[in-house]
Amino acid sequence: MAGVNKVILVGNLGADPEVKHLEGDKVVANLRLATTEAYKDRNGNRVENTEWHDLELWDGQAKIAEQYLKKGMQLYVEGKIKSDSWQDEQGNNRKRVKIRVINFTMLGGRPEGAGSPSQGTSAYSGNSPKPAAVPVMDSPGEEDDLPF
Amino acid sequence: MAGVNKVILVGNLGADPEVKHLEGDKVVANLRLATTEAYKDRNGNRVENTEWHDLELWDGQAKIAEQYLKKGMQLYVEGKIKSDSWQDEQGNNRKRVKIRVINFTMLGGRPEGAGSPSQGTSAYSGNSPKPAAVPVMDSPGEEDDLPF
Amino acid sequence: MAGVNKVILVGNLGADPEVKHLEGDKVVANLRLATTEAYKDRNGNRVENTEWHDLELWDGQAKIAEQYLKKGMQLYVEGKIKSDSWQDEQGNNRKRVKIRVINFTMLGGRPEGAGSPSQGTSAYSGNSPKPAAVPVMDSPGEEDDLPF
Amino acid sequence: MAGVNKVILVGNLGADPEVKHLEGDKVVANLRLATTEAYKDRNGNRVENTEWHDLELWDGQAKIAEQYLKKGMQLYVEGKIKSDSWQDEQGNNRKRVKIRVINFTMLGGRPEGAGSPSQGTSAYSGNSPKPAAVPVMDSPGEEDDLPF
DNA sequence: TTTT
DNA sequence: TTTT
Repeated sequence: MAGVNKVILVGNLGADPEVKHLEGDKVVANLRLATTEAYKDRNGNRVENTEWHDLELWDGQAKIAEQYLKKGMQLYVEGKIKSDSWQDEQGNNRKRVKIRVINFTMLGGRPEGAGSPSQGTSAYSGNSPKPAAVPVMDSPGEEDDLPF
Repeated sequence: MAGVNKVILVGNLGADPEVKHLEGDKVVANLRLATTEAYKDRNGNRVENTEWHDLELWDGQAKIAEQYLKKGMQLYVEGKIKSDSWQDEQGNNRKRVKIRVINFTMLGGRPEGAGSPSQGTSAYSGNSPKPAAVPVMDSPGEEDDLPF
Repeated sequence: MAGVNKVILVGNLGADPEVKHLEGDKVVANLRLATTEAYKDRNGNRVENTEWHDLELWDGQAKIAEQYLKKGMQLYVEGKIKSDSWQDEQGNNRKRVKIRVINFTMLGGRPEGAGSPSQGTSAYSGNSPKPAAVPVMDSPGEEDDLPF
Repeated sequence: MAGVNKVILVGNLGADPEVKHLEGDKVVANLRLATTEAYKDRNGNRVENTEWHDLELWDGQAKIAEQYLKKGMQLYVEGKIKSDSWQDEQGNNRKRVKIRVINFTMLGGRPEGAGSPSQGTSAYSGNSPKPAAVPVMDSPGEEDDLPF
């Protein structure tokens, strides 16, 4: 029976995208996204808890990621859980979980950028030219061309 | 900054819950949930793809799971991704991803059960007495008492 | 900046679909879906609260709705909020909110149907032949053909 | 049977919150949130479509809204659809749909604010002191105290 | 108007 | 009425 496997994340990129251009025009981008929750423990102390997610984007989305996404940016991500299973050298069953991104959008990104130089570093300064103009990318069909 | 880490699943249980009663009244239940997607590949053949999810429920929810959930049942689940990291005996970094359940509800479960015997097996026949009456369980606060 | 407008519902149909075949092969189906939440008030009394939603499906989804959906069935629905605004005869601004369905799947629907007669009524008995086999319908692109 | 009624929005506030302090310490805040989707029509022209949502927050969340939210800010919102029904003076059945907010978080909010003056206007400049530090507010239980 |  |  048809099921539902949906993930919704809002978090920040821990690094620039890692992009691989494969044969046959395929492109894959891998992202590390941190989602942080803050709460008070029973003693009233503020606790922060960060979860790191491995995201995988393909083709059109991967190209957008390569072009616009930078370490530190805040993203909204919708995707699904996908796991790879294999046996390691010791013969142990191994499993790795990734989020296959269905669509995403950049958040915040107040560009105004008066006087914001293009630093040598790739870290996101919130001042890149119009990153927020990248629309949500929906994966089925339309994902293969850049949306502008 | 506050983030969002949300998972929404609709799928079927691959087995009865595994429940552990810990010291100090803590209870934990582990579930295996299958979400299946069906689509047609480029040749028009129907393909089915099943993803297995490890769910973890605590305390009040774990008790409800223990009492009502059976292999085969269809569930709606809302939760968040949580990973455990450790080093294995070979010193490799290992990571395991689970879904910490925030709330869930049983789906379908047409009880009427005309002629449905209580089989010796624990597999869900769709005829158990009123499973669908279990409400969505929200985890914060109210999760520790059975909701009926 | 690209936004997110997402609705996720699990509920029951209050009536059979109302389907209109428009010129140019367009088809639209309107559904009424009830989502019920149950909770205990401060006196410990069980309270039920039902919200009725107006759903709108187009083309391929509308045809599937016409063919398979029946009053009483339980659905998972994903969509977005869409409002129509107009002026009524008195010149008042009026607004109506609908859920534009992006995809849906039938839930439960234990087909086995031992002894379930095909009643003259259209109300769902939970015994119709394999409704649960209808996959989630995604709207972009593939929505115009029946998925089997 | 327990249902699901969930709304997830990412959008911008069209105005400052409207807050009412009621008797008995109750507080309610009303927000107008715009979610915009952009797509290309069949002629390849970029089209923008904005949906306006009426949000309602209570008590602790309302106080946070009153204190921190400003016109123009970008929010992530989770809530549920709630409708009020009544008869107008002409005896017509009327219905109004609101989003009852369950939790929300402010997005973006590049605080650093080099050279950003505190303008007399209340419009969000993206430079207010650390708005992004406000965590997601969950409504059940903990909602009545400010979370810091 | 559904469902429990 | 927001945002780009």
